[in-house]
Amino acid sequence: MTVAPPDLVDKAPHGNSKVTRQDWLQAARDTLVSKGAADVKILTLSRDLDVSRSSFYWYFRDRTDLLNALLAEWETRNTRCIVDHCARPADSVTAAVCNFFECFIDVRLFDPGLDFAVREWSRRDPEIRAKIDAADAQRLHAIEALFLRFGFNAGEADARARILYFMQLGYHALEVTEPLDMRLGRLEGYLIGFTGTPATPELIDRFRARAAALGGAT
Amino acid sequence: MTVAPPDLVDKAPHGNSKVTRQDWLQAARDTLVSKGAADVKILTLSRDLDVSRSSFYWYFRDRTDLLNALLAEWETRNTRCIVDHCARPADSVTAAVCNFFECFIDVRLFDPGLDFAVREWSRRDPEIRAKIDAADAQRLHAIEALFLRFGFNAGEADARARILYFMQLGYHALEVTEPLDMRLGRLEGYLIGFTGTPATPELIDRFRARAAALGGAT
DNA sequence: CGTTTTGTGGACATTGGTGTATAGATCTCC
DNA sequence: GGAGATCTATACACCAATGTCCACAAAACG
Repeated sequence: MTVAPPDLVDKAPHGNSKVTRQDWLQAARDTLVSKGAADVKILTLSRDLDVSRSSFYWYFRDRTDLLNALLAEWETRNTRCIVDHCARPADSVTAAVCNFFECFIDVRLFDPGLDFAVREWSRRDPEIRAKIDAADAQRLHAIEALFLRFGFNAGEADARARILYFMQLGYHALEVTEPLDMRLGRLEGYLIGFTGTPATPELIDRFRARAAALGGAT
Repeated sequence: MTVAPPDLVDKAPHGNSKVTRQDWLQAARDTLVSKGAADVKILTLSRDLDVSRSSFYWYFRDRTDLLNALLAEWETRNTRCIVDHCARPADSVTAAVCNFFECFIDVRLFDPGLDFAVREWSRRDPEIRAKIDAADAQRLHAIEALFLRFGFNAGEADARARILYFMQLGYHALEVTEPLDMRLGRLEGYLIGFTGTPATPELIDRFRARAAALGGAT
């Protein structure tokens, strides 16, 4: 999927325009993440954008149309990132798990806020629920394949995949706010816990360096 | 904390009463869990209870008063269960972790629906957020103590406590719907993953028996 | 039997949200 | 510089929800 499909890029603003379709989408996405789907309200967004409510109806058919657009963005983002990183070649299972972790230290890859916003939304909408279930199955399958590649038997690969994935989700469910250092400090312990084997100091250092390079982008 | 404090038990209905304070609370709790705090609406509840809206204002000062009552229920329930189960004596670390698991196979103990409903609520209310943070810290501390008791060093106990707790939360965040058999089938794999050591067959059997005795109460 | 206590019902004002219709502003292109 | 496409504002009808006021019902108690 293209990163920026041409028809979604803002056309040069025309006529009497103050805001673009992208502005509406961005504002909607922000409140979806911070306040939930139910709080994505045209009235509120129009106030945020300092524009009349009726402007909205130029760009979108109605509120549902907007929400569907947000959902499409989520669908073509978070899952792909996990699947890709799990499939990356690695020298050891600890290195492979580090690849998986990379999704979660770089917000440009996996967006936990968006993921949980959609997850919460799914609790009140069966259609969304079906999409979340499909995404979870796909992600778990990718992680399980990672463990299988490194010789774990089926039962253990299944259990470890679930521990790893559920633990990451649980971590974000709590919205823990700890500095990156502290989080990285637990890396060795986590790797032993997840894989059953200790990581080489080189691997640890390499991962920490990569994480640090991303700055506070956590 | 008493399970049913005397002053919260329904007094024999008096006067012109159709519903009790408990009826309002129960209905509110149900929608809190199924639809979130924002959807706990007096109008809707009154329709569910088939009673006039004004009845509500006899039992509660206003909507906030009702929500506070719900919060109090949560506060004196979920956390205590985890802390107690972690503190139980056990022969091995695997047995201790099984004790911890017991909270999560018996809905009468830990109520994940309520926990996540409050957690979601906390995303939009700083006061609630503070209470959730305190609860999480308390729970993590109890689990960490469990691992320390069985000789894990500080760093590993910390990491393993977090893996265990976050994983459980993640599991419930996904609202996985799998039959109890399947869930119990993963027990051995989970225990190896969480503790690094295999469990004895006796322990596994004992736990499965206890879980099965609870019927489908998952 | 009547009064008090304990609730319930209905009407009202207010707020915040949706969607529509209609008029007006501004850029582009001929 | 006018025509037409593109966008915005104002005004309207409608609905769901909150909270208040007041009248009224029914059991309990003297």
